[in-house]
Amino acid sequence: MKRSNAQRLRDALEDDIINGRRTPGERLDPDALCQEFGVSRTPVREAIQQLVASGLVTVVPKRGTFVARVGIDELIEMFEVMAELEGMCGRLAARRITETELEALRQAYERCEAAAEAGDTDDYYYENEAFHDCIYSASHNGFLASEVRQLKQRLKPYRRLQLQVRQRLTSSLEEHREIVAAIEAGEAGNAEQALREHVLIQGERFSDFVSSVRRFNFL
Amino acid sequence: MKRSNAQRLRDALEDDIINGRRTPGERLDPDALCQEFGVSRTPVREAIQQLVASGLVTVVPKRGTFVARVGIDELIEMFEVMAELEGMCGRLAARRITETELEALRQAYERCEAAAEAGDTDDYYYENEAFHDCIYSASHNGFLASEVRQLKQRLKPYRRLQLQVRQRLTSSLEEHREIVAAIEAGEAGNAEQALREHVLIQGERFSDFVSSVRRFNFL
DNA sequence: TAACTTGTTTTTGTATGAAATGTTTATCAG
DNA sequence: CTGATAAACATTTCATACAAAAACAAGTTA
Repeated sequence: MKRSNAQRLRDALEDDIINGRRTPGERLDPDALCQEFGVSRTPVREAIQQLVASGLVTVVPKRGTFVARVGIDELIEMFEVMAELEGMCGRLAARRITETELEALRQAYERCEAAAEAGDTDDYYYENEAFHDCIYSASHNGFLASEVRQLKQRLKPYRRLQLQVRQRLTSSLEEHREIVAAIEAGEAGNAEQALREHVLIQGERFSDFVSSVRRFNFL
Repeated sequence: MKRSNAQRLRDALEDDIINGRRTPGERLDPDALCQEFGVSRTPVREAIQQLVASGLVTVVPKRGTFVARVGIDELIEMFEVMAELEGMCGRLAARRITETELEALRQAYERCEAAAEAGDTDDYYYENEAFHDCIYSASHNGFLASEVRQLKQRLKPYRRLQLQVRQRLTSSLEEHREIVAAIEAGEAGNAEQALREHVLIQGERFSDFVSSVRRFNFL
């Protein structure tokens, strides 16, 4: 299937934003994008509208369009919701996970372990993502899973600043272990709580971090 | 502030869909909309895209665009998430509500009561909405509040079929009473549970209802 | 200096035609 | 009647042109 220009543009911009090649607050000049991608204003407009809908971009009327800059308080609010939804995924997964899904989860955990032992934070970031994704799927609530993924997407531009906190990596892995144990045992309440705290801690560490170093121009 | 044609169109369509003037599965013909609103294809396209983003409309490529028809299983999934989020609002509200907000909540409850005594289901529907909205605001998590509102919006086309269940109205009111009591007392856990169940019951009643009368062409 | 005016530039919203792409329908051979 | 093929049709996507609204800049006046 062939993707339209607008789609490709949307994906490219999304990728740029998520991976920090375009930082929050940065201006997106429509005309520049037209030239850059060799298309007319229509598809650019469309792509931008989609990004606005997903919360990654904001347009200030008659001033211009910018990569969304999420304030620290809203960021905390978002983490609060993220924690709740992840916790819910854990609770449901503990009840509903299948044997094959459980096996996949164990393997994802082991890959996290390997990355942690190797001290490869980039790889850990990636495997961590896969680990959580296993849990989303195992919740057997597709709507929930897609909402969580979208919210995670929206938080990603700010995630680069995480996990760099000292010792966070090993304790994160330990939390993963507990989460797997709770889900394996079918302990819904424990799984929910473990996951919720796992995310909340990230949020807290995160806000500690950013409030200590506010020199980043985009916060 | 002056709203654009696309905006007005979007609002009009949204209103039509939410209030059942356009039922799920119904076709939306772009050309017809152009004529109906006396505008060109561009703003129509834009409005439709926004509605797609909010989940109220789906476009099947090269087949046409339709009012979103949410399957019964996805509907249940959405209720599951709705219950969780409302519960979360209740939990936070129990901790964070201010005195004036609490007063507003009590008054909202009383208006529900009045509508219930009068047996006016339309009015109850409206006041019920206001009641829940008080709780969203009182959670003091603006992001959470807006997400819940959006999800509720998305469920609205199917809500017409609710609360018509016998006796649901009085038990709903009783549940409201418990919710207010828990929030007043600052009992976060109780508020969360009461609200979650309040919503889940709606969901269950709802799915009971629709699975008994599947003659509705849009389910 | 501050406010006001005016002219210019940007941004936004809209219309419209044309090309690309996929779907449906009609036709016809087997 | 069945299935393939082609013609007709619908839709989606895109480019381009134009108009209106707001921001901006500069010069003017009080």
